[in-house]
Amino acid sequence: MEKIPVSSRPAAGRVSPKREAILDAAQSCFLELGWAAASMDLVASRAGVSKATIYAHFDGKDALFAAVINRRCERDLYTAEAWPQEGDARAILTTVGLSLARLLVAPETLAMYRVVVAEAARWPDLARAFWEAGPGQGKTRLSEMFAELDRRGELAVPDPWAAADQFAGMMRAEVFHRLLLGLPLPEGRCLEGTIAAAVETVLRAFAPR
Amino acid sequence: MEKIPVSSRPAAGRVSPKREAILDAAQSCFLELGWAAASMDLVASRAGVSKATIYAHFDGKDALFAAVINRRCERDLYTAEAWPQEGDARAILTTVGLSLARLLVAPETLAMYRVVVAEAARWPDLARAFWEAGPGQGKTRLSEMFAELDRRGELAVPDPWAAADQFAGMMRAEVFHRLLLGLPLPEGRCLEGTIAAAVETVLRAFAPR
DNA sequence: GTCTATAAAGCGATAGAC
DNA sequence: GTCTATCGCTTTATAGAC
Repeated sequence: MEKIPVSSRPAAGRVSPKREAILDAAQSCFLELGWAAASMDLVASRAGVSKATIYAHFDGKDALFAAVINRRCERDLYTAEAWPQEGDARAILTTVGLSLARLLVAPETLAMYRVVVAEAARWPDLARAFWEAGPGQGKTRLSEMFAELDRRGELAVPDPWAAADQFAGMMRAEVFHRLLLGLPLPEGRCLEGTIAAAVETVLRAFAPR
Repeated sequence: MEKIPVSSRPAAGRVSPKREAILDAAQSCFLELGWAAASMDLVASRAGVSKATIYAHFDGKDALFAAVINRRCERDLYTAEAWPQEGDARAILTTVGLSLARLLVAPETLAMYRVVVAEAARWPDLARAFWEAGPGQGKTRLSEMFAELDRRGELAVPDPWAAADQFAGMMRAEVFHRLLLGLPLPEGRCLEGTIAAAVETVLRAFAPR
């Protein structure tokens, strides 16, 4: 994964308490308000430092934002646990699906998705880093899972990559979509129901003959 | 559908050339740059009018943006043609899927999606209007299609709404996702292939026994 | 490195003439 | 309704003392 260019004004890889405080504050501001509405004054205020200190650590607002997203990508945001090796296909798919779906609809994940999507057009590097750290890794993992289920003979999956793509797509259907837009869920629809239905569809579509 | 509150400074429903020019310019600015980065000066410049004229027609930047989204929602953005009644399930699903998918990945659609998602958190009414004019209508139409295919005995779809959701989700998988983030498509993956694969999966999953 | 104080520029919105 | 000119505010970013 290619790194986003990130400021390195003081000691490049060094740990600095103020620097971390600035990054924490910036993250909360950016995720909550979006890039444009988050001002450096607010970041300074929340970090408990002066604005000049921020500029001593980062080249500017752009670099600060990139550093925030970069740090988040390097962390455990999308490093969900390995998928369980035990149980039949239905159990495995349900466990993995629920775990992934819950991550996707977590408020912080949704907020980050909104911000990255909003700035993606004029910030290709950022979008790519996000993809490779998040959705890309998730897709790879899902694809390995389908390949394994095929190997075991529990499913017949000629193209694990396509199956993973479809399963991921079904998980991110209306429930995720509505939550991303901040809309209430329609009566009787919930995350668990969506996942359960997606699992049954996959089991029928890829049932070995 | 509940309307977004929209400015009505001059004659409310009246047609005005300058007003239309302003809306066109505003749309290009907002979709291209996002809400925050699009300035009223730029809108005025692109519309060929003065800034004061904009404020004579709209209450402010918020109202102008709402009017843009509102107009777009009322138009033909998501009013895709009715799904074809002829042919077997595979043909119908392919036709509908391709037509819907092409609409989803159109640059203008992607740009609008980015902007609405970005502002959704602090603009619930806008997000709801967008949903009901776009994804909501599409989902309803897809669901009617699945119900009809079930009635004909071509598919066995106990829950047309869930099937529509899943089909829509599969269409909006990686290809849409990457284009939304402005990323290039991976080698060998294209819209047509994704739709074809989704159709086959649906046919297998909902095959009548 | 960190602060206070300030510069320089861009923004949304308005006044007033026509 | 439409224009020119401008107000008043917020913003990013920096100077200079410590």
